Amino acid sequence: MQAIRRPKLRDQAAEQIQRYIVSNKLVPGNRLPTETQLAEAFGVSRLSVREATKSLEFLGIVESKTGVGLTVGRIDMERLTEHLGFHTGLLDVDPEQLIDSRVIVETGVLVHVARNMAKDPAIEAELRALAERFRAARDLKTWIELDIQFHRTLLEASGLKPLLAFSDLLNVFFQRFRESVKRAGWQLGIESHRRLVDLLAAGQVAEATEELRKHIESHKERLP
Amino acid sequence: MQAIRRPKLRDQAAEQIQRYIVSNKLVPGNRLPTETQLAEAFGVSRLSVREATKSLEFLGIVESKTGVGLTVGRIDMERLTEHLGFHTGLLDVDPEQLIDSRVIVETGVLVHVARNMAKDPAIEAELRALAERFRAARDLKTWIELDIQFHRTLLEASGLKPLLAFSDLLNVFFQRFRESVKRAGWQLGIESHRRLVDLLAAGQVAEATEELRKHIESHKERLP
DNA sequence: CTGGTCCGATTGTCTGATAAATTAGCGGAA
DNA sequence: TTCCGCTAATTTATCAGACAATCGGACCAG
Repeated sequence: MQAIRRPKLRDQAAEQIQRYIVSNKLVPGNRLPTETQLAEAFGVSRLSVREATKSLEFLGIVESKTGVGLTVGRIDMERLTEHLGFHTGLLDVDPEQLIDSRVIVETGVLVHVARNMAKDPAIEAELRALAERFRAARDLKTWIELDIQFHRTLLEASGLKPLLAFSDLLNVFFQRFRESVKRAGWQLGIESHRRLVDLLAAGQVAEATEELRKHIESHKERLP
Repeated sequence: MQAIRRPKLRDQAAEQIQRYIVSNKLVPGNRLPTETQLAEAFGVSRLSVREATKSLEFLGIVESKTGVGLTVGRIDMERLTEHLGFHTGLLDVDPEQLIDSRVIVETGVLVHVARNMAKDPAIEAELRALAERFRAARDLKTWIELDIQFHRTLLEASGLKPLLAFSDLLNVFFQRFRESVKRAGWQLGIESHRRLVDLLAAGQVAEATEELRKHIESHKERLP
């Protein structure tokens, strides 16, 4: 058996546009015909073409600028994570799972960070500067901002963009944990960040991993 | 300097719809307001709402049926792969970063998998059954399907939903690597999967980690 | 209870028009 | 000449209104 269904015009249009890109071997940045031209070529109204291009644009396959026209776009993962992340079950997830996920991602990149650190002194300098700024933090808000920035820099230093994007996403949901950090927690955090940089600079990845794991898992203590 | 630009109505509409889904805790299958209602609520024309919903529909975030209405959708990876993988040049992810990211995520969950495995025998059984089915794989397509399923089951067994979602996303971009696996690679893969299950069942997480790392990193050999 | 028919709701598509943004070209001033 | 600002043309962005296609359920006849 085969389900019978009327193919929707905009889907056909979207398909044709993709085919057009492929068959003309277009690369990101190249121009596409105008909406009106596409509509005439496909034999549909401009509206249908428009819905097609808007869909493709949402994915990043094409880009459109007012007064310019359509161009072939470049797909990046951050965009996808942004739209898909909230949907795939991240929202109502167990806080403990969030913490465990963060541990895995952040400790996992440490070996990459240590390697890059050995090659580029600027990385150590940046992390160390951040760790120092924690001392000056007077209120929770500042402390949280620094904490986020520190961990983000860590991910960035690994050079693994996919994980950085994912980590950014995790942070959105992690926010509420950070806000419940008590003052006593700060002090520990300050020391912990500094020790982490020291260990990484010394190439002691295993010890650094353990340090970071404890640091992140400390959030579990505040779970109900 | 800050670039000023007028946010497009349809983008705002798309954002609002997503926010609506989240704040009302809607799950796949739930009804959304009609296009007209959304248009009135957002204070824009039905067309703008439409372009937003069509974009979201393209990603699978919502579904629309003629005569029925809008419902929250269920994202399937096939659809994404179909649209994203149609032209390699459009994907802007460094293959090596992709592989490294996968290594981190998959090896990271192993300790969780081993722990759950000790508590629930069904997990080992499922993984072992999958590993066995590899032997019967006669063509690349089947092999790839099994490989995806095996690794997904692994992630699932960890119980960490955020990482599972992220892994699904990684797989979209990973598709093209798998397709270039040579027959010789299969054989190694079959053995590797079986060994992995053995090691996990024995609680030898460190050894399992090493096994899995090699397995995934073997893809690097085929990079240009 | 069964089957068919009709009606209302909702999305799908079209037409035509106007607003907003960008680019290219022209003309004038230094 | 060179540079600046203005205008016009091009293209997307958004709107309004209309009609067709499709689906679900109510209703009715047997």
